[in-house]
Amino acid sequence: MTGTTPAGPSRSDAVRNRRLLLDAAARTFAERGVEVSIGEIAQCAGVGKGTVFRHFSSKGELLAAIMLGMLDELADIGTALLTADDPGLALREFMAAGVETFVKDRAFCEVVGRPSLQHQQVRDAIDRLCDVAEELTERARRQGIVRPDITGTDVMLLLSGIQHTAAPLLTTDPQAWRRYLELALDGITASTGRTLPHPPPHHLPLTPDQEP
Amino acid sequence: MTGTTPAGPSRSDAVRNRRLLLDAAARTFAERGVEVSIGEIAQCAGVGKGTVFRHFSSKGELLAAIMLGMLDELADIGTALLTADDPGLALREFMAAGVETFVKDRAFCEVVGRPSLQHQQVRDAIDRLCDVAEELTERARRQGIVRPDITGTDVMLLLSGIQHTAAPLLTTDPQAWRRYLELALDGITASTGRTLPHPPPHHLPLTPDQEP
Amino acid sequence: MTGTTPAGPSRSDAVRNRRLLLDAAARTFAERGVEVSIGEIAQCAGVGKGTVFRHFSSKGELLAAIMLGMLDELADIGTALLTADDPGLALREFMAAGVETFVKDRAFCEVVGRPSLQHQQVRDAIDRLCDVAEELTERARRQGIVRPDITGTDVMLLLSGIQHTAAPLLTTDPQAWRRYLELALDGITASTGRTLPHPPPHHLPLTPDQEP
Amino acid sequence: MTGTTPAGPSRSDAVRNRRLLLDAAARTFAERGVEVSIGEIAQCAGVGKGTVFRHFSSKGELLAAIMLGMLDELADIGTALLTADDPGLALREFMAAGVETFVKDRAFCEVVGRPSLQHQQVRDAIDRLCDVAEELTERARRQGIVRPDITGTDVMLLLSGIQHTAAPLLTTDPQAWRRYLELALDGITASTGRTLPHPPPHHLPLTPDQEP
DNA sequence: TATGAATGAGATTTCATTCAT
DNA sequence: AATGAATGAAATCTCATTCAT
Repeated sequence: MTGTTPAGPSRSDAVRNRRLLLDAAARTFAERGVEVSIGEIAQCAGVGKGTVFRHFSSKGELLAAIMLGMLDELADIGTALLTADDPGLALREFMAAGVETFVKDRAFCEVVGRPSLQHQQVRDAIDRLCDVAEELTERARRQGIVRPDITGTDVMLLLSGIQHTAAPLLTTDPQAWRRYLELALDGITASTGRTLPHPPPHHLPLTPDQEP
Repeated sequence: MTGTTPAGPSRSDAVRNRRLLLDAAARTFAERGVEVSIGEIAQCAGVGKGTVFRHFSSKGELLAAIMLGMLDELADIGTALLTADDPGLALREFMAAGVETFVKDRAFCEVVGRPSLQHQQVRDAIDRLCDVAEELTERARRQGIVRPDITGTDVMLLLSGIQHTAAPLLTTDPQAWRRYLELALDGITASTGRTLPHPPPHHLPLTPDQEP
Repeated sequence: MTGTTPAGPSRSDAVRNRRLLLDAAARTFAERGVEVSIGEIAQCAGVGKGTVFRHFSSKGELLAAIMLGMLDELADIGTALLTADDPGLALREFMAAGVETFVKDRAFCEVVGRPSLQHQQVRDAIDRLCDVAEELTERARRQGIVRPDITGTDVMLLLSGIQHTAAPLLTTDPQAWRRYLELALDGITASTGRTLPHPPPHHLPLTPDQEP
Repeated sequence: MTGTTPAGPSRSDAVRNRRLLLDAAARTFAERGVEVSIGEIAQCAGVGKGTVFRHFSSKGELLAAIMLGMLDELADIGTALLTADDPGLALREFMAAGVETFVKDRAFCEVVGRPSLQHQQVRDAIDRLCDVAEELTERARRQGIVRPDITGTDVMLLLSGIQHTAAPLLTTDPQAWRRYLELALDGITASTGRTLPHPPPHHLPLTPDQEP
């Protein structure tokens, strides 16, 4: 378990509504991105607008709660793969899980792909995820399965890149991302003797949002 | 010249204003994405808001005009490269130009990366660009420089993917996309005997926007 | 005892909650005025919001209950002073107590200073208080300590006026009202031969609130 | 002329609307205080809500504009009275004008009576007004017309205090404030040999609003 | 033709009050 | 009887678009 799960409400109707709300918000954010209005999420959950704000003090908090859940889930998958036998396969599976997370969620793309993020908690969760990616990459690198100059940050960045490569095909070919994941894996594999022309990144620069 | 130039206004001050407007909009959309307000673009162009709507019937039309220009410019670059001696180098140069177009323009990423596009003209321009990409890829494929199952559509999709891979690094390392372009080129190169696990796309499915 | 004490609840925990609630509301209204939310008062009392509405049918009723208590307390002080030896000192002490009540309670200022008041009970309590003020003033007047044309209503009005005079100094000089009380006492004293240019008020015109 | 008049719009319809808006806002704020909604002001002016925000970037700016106008008007009156022959009469007239300003405007009472104020411009205008009050008081003091320990700040504070004294009589006796102004003038007059029991204030402590 | 003023739908958020548990 | 979850009206503010000047 990587993240922390806040307590949440205890009364049964509140628990049920919170669940409905999170589900509705997750679904709506996933399909239409961060721009969906709170009103729509409320309607989709079958509750009043006020109920959303009872459970989450602002739209940003609701969004952050959902993003946190997804980031921690992914970090947990990566952590589990750290003990897999085949580091190459582990990295592939981690990346597959990561790309799929992006592919299935527009809001995730919009929030996580952005270098400036309001929420410290979300930045922290991304950092945790980056650490896991770094470890998985390190193990694959040591076995010569990926080029020596590929970093965990490269891997993290590629998740988003692969999703965006396949994005226009999403409705006609929802699995197309697998093709570009494979292409990327070929790309980071050590087979060619050439070195990459640009130095590798060593961390994701995550800074608080500036007010525009 | 690949695209068509619509008639436009004839009075000289109108011509000048249209030019000012397109420049200002291009600059503003590039820096801040499609979210910039018409008011800001007008101010940036030094004209009134009404003038924007005299030249372009809606914000979407203005945006489309800018996108059309960029798409055609890129298609022209690709067309010129069709007569280059080295097909591999030509493809690389086309991709570099393409990724750079994305990297330098937030609105371009937001509009062109979408699978559903309102404007027939923009869809047509993308189709033309895809044709050019297809020819460039075909030439490289025939020389064995890229895998046999890589299509021009793959190449087009990768442009956006590479930009998005590097996007979070943009402010700290504006040239990082070159690294991921190289990685992608390695990926589409025929060096490994393996075949990709998912069939190649043969066109971009561009459909009109649904009302959200 | 001047006012009437409504029956209230009989179960012991309900009695205790009513007490907690009145205390918390008194404290909170005093510090922050009538704008404080019911939620905050409930939290401050350590009870649920529903409990507030079980004891008081609306926010206005709760507020009125508190105001009633304070008005009656002040009337009791005045009544006690009716039997004091020195009518001038008695009046001064009554006014000091009155101004201090205003000074220490933002909600009291906001409610009692209004010419239009929703609650008949509050209007009645103000009337009772005015009667006491009238008697105290009458005694002082008879002794020549205050001008002949100063009425109890004048005295009542001055309480609020003195508090408001000192209000902007409250945080930097919490006792400043004593200065302006003294000034007012000098003003209502008979020393100058001049008569006031405007006829004295003989009652406070308290009318029910209009719907805004 | 004490304050500065910002340029404002030049087109005739905009000028007219701005005038309508300022008038409507002044009237509405005066009658019902700062709580009136922008929607109501807009309706009262016969314009759309958006028009309010075109002219004033926020509700606070609109309010400030009106307050500034009133404060400067009052300061101008005071400045003119500095050259009057009779310092005592000048002070009386200044105070009468000041109290009347308060009496006629609920918002003015709510804004100016508060020690913490958001707008630097409004604080500055109050400071300017205090300076004028100080000079007028100084002149009266030198002639022995007011007690030696009465300051301009006292005078400023009394304006609000006198208004609040008369406030409950406003509907039944709109001129009642004149009675309490006279009482206050008697109070600050040097006739009694006694000194006030609390030191005089030497400035109004105006601090920026804290977020509550 | 150019301008920028006016519009009003829609977004987020607060809070008194009602009601299921 | 007590709780606090749910509600929805209302407030401020933004912005694409229309229209008077």
